Amino acid sequence: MPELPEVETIVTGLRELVVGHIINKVIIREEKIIAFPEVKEFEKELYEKDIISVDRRGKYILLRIEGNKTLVVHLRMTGRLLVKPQKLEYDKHTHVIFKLNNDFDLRFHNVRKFGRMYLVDSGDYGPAGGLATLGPEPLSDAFTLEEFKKQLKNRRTNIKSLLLNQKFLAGLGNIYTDEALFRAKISPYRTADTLTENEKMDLYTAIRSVLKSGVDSGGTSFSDYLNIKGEKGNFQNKLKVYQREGKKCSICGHEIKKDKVAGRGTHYCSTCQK
DNA sequence: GGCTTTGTTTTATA
DNA sequence: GTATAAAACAAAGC
Repeated sequence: MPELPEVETIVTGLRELVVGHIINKVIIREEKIIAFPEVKEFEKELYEKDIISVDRRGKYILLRIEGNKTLVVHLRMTGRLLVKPQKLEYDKHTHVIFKLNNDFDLRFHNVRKFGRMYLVDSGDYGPAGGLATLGPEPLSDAFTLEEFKKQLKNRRTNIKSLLLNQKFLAGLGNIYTDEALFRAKISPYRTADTLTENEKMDLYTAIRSVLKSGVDSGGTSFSDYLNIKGEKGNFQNKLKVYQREGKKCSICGHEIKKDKVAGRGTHYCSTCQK
């Protein structure tokens, strides 16, 4: 699933391939993808506009468009952004096409149609889903161990659901949450208030390092994820617990378990993670 | 055709 | 208002 490292990889690709180009035309084949504003206005506002730069916030992609607009894209589970030659025909899961002034398209491909796009005034993120209420960026300088500890104060919910909560911390999804907890040797069943000082530090370090490794590997291509050029990432080969149910733990050799925690498939080693 | 998948929102409750 | 947990929702693949 596109989580922070996958989205970061896509943003890097967008900077290389679409920044500096003009959107000649927008083709919308599935209107429900456009969440804001109305489809007609969305098309009109983007017509013949320059793509100035691209940023990431959590799992949101922010394309800065000429005229102080930001095109916000959220891929949810199976969304892809792909750059394809205009002459290549659309497949049935290509729902939105931005025709650029260089014989290429930026195409939004989404098997399950859960992804959404929003075109807002830059800085006015209220209409763009949860973008306005995201927690800290885990890889930013502002996100320090002290800050993380402060956030954990007075939280009593289980650590798995807290890490998945985008208002608590932006960018972790099911894959990197399970991987971070494994690296920190913390059980997903633990509640936030039971973590020791050392465990908080280990978790902080694990979150940052697993996300950095994910970015360095170009993301995890377990099922649908591809980068903007249609290539797979490599982090699926480095996973320690996610989708490794029944396989041996790389540290202790015991079987990796899978339970439902916080309503999500949760992979862990019950020997290593306490 | 029911089950599974996950990211996010909604709802209910304390 | 806030924290939490559970349920709902999106839709397609198998």
